[in-house]
Amino acid sequence: MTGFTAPKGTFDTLPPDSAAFLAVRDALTAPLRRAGYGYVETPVFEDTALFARGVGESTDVVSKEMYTFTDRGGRSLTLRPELTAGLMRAFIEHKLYAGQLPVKLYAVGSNFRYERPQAGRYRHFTQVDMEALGVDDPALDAEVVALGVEGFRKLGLTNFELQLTSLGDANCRPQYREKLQEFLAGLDLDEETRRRAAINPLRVLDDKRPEVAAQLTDAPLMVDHLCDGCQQHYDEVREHLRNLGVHWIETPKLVRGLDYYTKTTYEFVHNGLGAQSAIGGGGRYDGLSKELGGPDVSGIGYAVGIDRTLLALRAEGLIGEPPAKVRAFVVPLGDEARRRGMRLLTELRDEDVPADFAFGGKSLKGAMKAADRSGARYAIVLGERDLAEGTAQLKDLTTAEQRAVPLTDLARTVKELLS
RNA sequence: GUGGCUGUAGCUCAGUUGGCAGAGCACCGGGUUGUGGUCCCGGGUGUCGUGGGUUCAAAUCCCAUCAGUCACCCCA
Repeated sequence: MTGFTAPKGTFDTLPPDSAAFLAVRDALTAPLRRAGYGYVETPVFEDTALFARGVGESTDVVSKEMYTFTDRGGRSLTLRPELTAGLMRAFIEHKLYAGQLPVKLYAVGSNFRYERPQAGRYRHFTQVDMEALGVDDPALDAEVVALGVEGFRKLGLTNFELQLTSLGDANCRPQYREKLQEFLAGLDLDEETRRRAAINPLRVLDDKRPEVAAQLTDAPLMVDHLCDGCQQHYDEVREHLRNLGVHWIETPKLVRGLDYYTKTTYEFVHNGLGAQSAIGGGGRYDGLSKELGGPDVSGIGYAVGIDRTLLALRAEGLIGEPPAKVRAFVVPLGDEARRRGMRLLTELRDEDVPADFAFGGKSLKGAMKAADRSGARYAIVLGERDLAEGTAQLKDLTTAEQRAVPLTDLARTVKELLS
């Protein structure tokens, strides 16, 4: 077998299922457009160092999951493992911070991580990413979180929850981190976990293995060690969320795998997906802009997985039949009719009537079958007899009623019938 | 990266103690040359994931490998 297949951990999205993909993408971005977020397109690859510094050297994403390569000019480039770093790079490079703040941006696109594939986890996946940059205002945190919830709600999802916590900032996290490390040092952990505790102790809190989780019940929590500023910020965020009617679950052990998060941190978790249950997640990041050579401004945003959201919709039985591709279908009989029929096809499309044609020299029976399967409401049968009279047979495929219509009026007639 | 399970037609799957590759659905053609959905007739569309091994004989047993899947890890 020498045939090609999609690379490991990747998949194709084909019609008719791809219609649901587009619908999800549009539903998740519509709330952003209504809230004044502007679309950004950035390269699929960036300087490797951008991710190393932006996402964090200690993260799994950077240390073992990146698709990195050297181009012919000797540059080290990496296929983006997430969208935030590229968005921040563009924000800084084009000095968007010099204008009115916050700068509200969103992006949609492919991401790549070299991971072991699993349900809901792929090496190529698509995210919607949004960022509100340059302002540190709890009300903005609330807007961002609420927009994420709205996207899922508009799709009809109900079996998901918003998990929320605060990760503190440069004032309080270092002390807490030390306290946590002391606590972890007293536990019975395997070597791999010990190493994780040394590099990023917060990550250990998230461990799902029962023998580890059991030891963590009395672990010190970041939310109990917030400095006054972070505490006030978190209180205000929650007050705004209550005001907006957004429900959340306090999740003090929630940790994000990317290093840049501070203060408000959250995840959208769906309950019908198995292990890969996060359909979206994000938070505030105080130091990212500065870390990447920009001004010392804060930002907040989230990323939502389109593929996982699609799985969530499927889990809730919310994916219906895709709409018909065309509304009219032209069936020609004979060579002269084929030529006139092709022009008719163009006339229909010029009237904004999605239309298709019986290609492939099908028999009348086969052509009618094709018309039926296309989902079209109307079939237009065009034979020599009709042609001689300057008409075509317009057949309503739902009622089987058929009548002759002058060819010159046909496209307009179909358009009117459909409107 | 670690561990478990699974790979047979486009899809869902059956295939007995090793003995000529099957079903349903889908698809294609036809039912006297101008009408679809229902019905009838016909058609298998396949490197049994791949490569080795055992055997007179392998979809079936063994090894390797690739892929999928589930959990860990990680995360969207």
